[in-house]
Amino acid sequence: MERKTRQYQAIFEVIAQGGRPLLSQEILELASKAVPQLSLATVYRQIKSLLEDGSIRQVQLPGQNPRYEIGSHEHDHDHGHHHYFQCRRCEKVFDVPTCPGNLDKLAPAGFMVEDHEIILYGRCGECAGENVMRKH
Amino acid sequence: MERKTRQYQAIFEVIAQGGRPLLSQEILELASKAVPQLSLATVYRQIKSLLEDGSIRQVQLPGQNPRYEIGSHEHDHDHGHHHYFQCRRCEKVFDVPTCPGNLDKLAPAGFMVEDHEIILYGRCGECAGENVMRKH
DNA sequence: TTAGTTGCAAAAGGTTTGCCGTTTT
DNA sequence: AAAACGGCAAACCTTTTGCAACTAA
Repeated sequence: MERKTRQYQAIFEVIAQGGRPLLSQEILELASKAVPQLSLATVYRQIKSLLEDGSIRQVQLPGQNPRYEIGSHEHDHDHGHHHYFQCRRCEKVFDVPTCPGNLDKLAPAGFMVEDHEIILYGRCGECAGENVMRKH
Repeated sequence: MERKTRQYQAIFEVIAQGGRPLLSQEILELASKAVPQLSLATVYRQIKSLLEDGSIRQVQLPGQNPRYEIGSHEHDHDHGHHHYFQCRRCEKVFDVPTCPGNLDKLAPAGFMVEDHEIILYGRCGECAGENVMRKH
C-alpha cells in the first residue's frame, strides 16, 4: 500500500489512537465514522500491509480473534517485548509494560527456552468495582 | 454421549495416551487407525462431550487451533493449573508443571489480577540439538 | 493516464449442525 | 424397538482473494 487513501488514513488513525489492541471488527466500526462505505476486506488489506512494514503489531490471545495495536518502534524501546492483560468483564485488552524476566527454569530439563508470552486476566481499573452481571 | 462406541473409545484412548495436547486433526488421524471410517464431525462431537464432563481439557495457544489433552482431575492435584511449552521446530506442545506463582504486581495500578497464562517457546529435548532447517 | 486501491461477492480453513441411516442397549 | 450415535454435506465465522470499478498521483 503506497497511496494515502482516506481508508488508509482512517484505519491507521483508529489503531494509533486506540490506546489498546483492537479487533478488526472494532477497527471497521471506528474507522467507518470517517469513511462510512469502508469494507472489512479493506480493513484486512490495510492491516496486512501495516503489519508488513512494522507500523502495527498483531496481538493474539488464546482462543480469540487477533487484535492490532500501534507497532513497537513507534513508541517502544526494548524490541517491544511486553505482555497483556484482559479484563474479564469488558473484555478489553491492555498492554502490561513490565516483564518478570527469565522463565527458563520452568521448562523441563533438556528444553531450551527462547521466548515466552504472559497473559493476565482479571478486572481492569474501570471494571474493578463493578458488579459481575452488569455490562456497561 | 453415554454409549461406549468404538469411535468414543478410539478417540478417548488417543487423547489419553497422547502425552501432550493434540490437534483435532491429529486425533482424527491417530484414532482412524482403530476406526478407519471415523469422521472429523464425530471427533468434534466427542471432544465436545469429553470437555463437558471434564475428561479432557482444551489447550489454546495464541493464534493456533485448539489442542486437547487428558483432563485435570485425571492426574493433577492443583486444579490443573499449569503452563505450556511449544517447540519452534517440531511445533509440538508440552505441559510445564511448574508455575512462577503470583504475577499480580505486573498489572497496572487499579487492575485486579485473577489468573494468568504463560507460554514458553523454544526447542524441545528432541529438537534442541537439531539444525533449524531440517524437519524430522 | 494508469497503476494502486476499493467494494462486493465468492472462496478458504476450521468448527458446528441438520438430517437420516446405523448401532448400542 | 427405542434412543443414542455416526457419517455426510451444508452452514458458520473469520480471514483471504478475484475482479471490475474507482481514484490518487
